[in-house]
Amino acid sequence: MNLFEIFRENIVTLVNEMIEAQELPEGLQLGRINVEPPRDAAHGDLTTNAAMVLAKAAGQNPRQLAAKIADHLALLDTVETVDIAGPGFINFGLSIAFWHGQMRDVLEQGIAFGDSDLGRGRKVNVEYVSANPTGPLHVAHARGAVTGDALARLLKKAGYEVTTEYYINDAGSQVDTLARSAHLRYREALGETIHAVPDGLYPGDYMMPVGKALAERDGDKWLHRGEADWLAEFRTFSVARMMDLVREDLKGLGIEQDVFTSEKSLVDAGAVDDVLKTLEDKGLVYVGVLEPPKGMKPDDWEPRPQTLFKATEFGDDVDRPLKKSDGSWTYFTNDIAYHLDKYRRGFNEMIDVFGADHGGYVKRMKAATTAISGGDAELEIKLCQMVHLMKDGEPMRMSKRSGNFVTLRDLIDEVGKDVVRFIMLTRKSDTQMEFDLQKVTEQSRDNPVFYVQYAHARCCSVLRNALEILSVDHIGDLDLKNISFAAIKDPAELELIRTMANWPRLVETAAQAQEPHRVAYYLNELATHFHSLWNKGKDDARLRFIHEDDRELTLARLALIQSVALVIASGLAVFGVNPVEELR
RNA sequence: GGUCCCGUAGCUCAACUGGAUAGAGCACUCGCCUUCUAAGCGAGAUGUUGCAGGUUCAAGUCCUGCCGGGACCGCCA
Repeated sequence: MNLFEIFRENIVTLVNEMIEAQELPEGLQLGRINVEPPRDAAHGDLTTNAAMVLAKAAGQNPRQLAAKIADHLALLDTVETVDIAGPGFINFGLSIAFWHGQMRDVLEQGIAFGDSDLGRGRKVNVEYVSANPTGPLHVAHARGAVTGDALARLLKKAGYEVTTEYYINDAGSQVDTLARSAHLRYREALGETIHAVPDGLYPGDYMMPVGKALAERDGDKWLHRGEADWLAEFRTFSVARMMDLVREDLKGLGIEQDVFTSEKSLVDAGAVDDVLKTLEDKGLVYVGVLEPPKGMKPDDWEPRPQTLFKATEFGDDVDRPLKKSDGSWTYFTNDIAYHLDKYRRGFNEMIDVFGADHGGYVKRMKAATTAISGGDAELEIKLCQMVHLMKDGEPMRMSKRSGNFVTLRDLIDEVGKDVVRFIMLTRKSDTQMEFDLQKVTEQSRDNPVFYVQYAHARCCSVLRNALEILSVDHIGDLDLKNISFAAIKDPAELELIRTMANWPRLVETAAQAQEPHRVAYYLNELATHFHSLWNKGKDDARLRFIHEDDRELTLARLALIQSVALVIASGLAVFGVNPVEELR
């Protein structure tokens, strides 16, 4: 439980006591009471809206009620100051001893500081990337990959039992195209000259090793046979190779998902028949004719009876087709089967991370999930907007035609994994963002990755110097968590501790909102407070961390530094970014 | 035409799910290096939160309608 929750409970308790003492009427809605950090630090350490949300039902003026609550609040040991402000905010300040206790918590818990039981171990499935297995990952996949992965880590930290998952779309027509592309390269490997890759096949060089491997394994066995003979074999082989590429690319980003589910395996196992029966039993499948989309006139539109899912019963705008005109199932149908599979594996909460181009798919998928689970499962879909790659302020074209920077691997090679991860998480995922390749590798205030990493490196630098001066080999030997922190009392130091103490709450609010980008802003703020304190040591030598003539002060300061480094590392861990100990 | 996302300082973006005087960074001006990493710090200016209504003690946040940008719109995935 974070410290704001603790004080919220304290206030609820004392309001209940006031009700018992008949200072307040019964039947008040105490759930609306909250305790937050005030927007302006000058307002104190904590603030509560209790008086304002209770005033109306209590039949009292908010400020007068605030004064009464404040009187009770002031009796708590940890509360030093209480003020009433504005329309009835109760602002209060906590004792230095309390903040020292927070710092001790950081040192005791280490990277685990901020772990929460908010999720109470509930199972959540986070599915992300799920790119077609037809080639290496493209830069366009980066944001979804990083967002999904950070979201999963964030939810884990917040106490959910998270499974990360990749859905392999290996049952559609595009994997047949992949197989044909492989066959072309297979012929090439056997000596045939390929002048140009025909339209409709995948032209990338990455298909050449696939063809070569098939030639080496099977010789000319498939060379003069019809497509029907080799298609399935080539498809299976190529998909496996492509997934190897994908996994390698993901690993380059520090991502290793727990489960890879094959669409084809699901289909082969009868999952689609199964889901169709489930929907039919609920009376949600019928054959009907859809209206053409309004305002648009598709050239080849003709009214046609289709097998439809009653998506409109669950909030979608139109009913959605389950069967193609050739009798095979649509992607949507298979995807419903997949979500039913996830549900049956025990996931009542699922999160899908999609690209913005799948926005039109959200309603139907949520509708379907509600339908198959009888409302028991909840699906959240996070849409990731486009990232505009820039260089020197100029937009970069990412199309395959222009030939530059198409793969995720290229991007990682250019700026590094940690930079890609951090920068992708500095913006809310459903807003478009710019990614300037120049800026993100600069070592300046303008580059948040550097700025945060530098704060951590500075902490490590101080600790290294201190160990030398104190003639100690290992930081653990100093037993920092059991020393006195009495020397930590400068306002800038306490501000730093307050910021650290806010981390557990931030984890919870970010997890609830499913918005990992908030961690980036938090880390930036923490780094700012640290850099600021560092520089105060220039104006005021007493604020420097190491004092050779004062061991007790030095140790207390080292404890502060160490806890800052730990909280930064704890935050970076949510992003899957390694904290660096040195910048060179 | 419909659905979804977005619209906040000159620029890039926050705003803890309805709270106080809407905040950071960049850019601009001015200070700070015999110092634990100046790769940094401090000070200063900037707003009709796209527009118009509504809901209430309180709206950037919720509701309605417009305006502007983006994504998508039966048998691709």
